[in-house]
Amino acid sequence: MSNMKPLPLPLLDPAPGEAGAAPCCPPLTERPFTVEEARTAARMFKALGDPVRLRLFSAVASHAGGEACVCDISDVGVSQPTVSHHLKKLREAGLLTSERRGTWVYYRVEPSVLATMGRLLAAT
Amino acid sequence: MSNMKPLPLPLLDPAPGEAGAAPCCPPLTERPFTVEEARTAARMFKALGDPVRLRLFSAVASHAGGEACVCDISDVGVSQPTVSHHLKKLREAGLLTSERRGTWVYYRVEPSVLATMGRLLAAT
DNA sequence: CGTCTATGTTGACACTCATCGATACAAGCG
DNA sequence: CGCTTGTATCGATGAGTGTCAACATAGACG
Repeated sequence: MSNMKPLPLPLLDPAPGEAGAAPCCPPLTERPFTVEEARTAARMFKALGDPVRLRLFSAVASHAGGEACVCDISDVGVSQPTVSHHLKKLREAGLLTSERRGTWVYYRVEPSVLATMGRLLAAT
Repeated sequence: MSNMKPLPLPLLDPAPGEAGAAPCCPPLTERPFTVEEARTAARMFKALGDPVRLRLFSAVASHAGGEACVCDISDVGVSQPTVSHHLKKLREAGLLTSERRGTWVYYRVEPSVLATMGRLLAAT
């Protein structure tokens, strides 16, 4: 409602409430996680813990050019508001970033994410 | 030594309702996940999507000998029933297995899990 | 047998979440 | 300026989840 910002992209900035993928945490097998580590890592796992979000993330991650328009990946069997909702969750978890270009919005995988999560599951 | 376990352990077998970690799914970046792949993989991510469960899993995974007694890992800031509840979730997701030996119950990481999940996040 | 310890289960509660329709916002085009 | 399309937000709702206290179960030991 009182969205009086003169700034161009009020809905797409990664600004407030979005987590950002910190280079968090040693491998899960290295030592017991601390409360803080667990909270950070669980946020990422949780974001991928929904089938629809996992399909959306996979669709973006595997898309040619490293990015995908929402229109390219919306066919996951749920309504458009629900797709938008899940993409927002993935953004808030720091897994995806978005950018509006003209009419369309493009999503890409936050670069550090795959390495960070891969490291969590690395065997010692 | 009547500890020969002639009876099946109704609470500890991975029998019904427990998922089992299938060698599921290509890397997330390879191609968009199918509905079935997403359902299977999301079940595992979801199990790790809670801070308490992540600490329990990490405690088991990092414990000397590859297994941990519940009594070794119960100090995660929640009540004993809650610990038991979360361990059950991790079992049902196929991430942990349990075995009673005498008074104590020991948990270990399902061997294939780390490799399977690591593969999901492998970069191409 | 009885009792103690370790762990799992039940039932209840508050809370979160996935989903949708309706609506708002953004950009291009006539 | 309206019209159209793409995407985000709002509000409601039903399903799911984390948590605990109380209770149940299993083994060890006397």
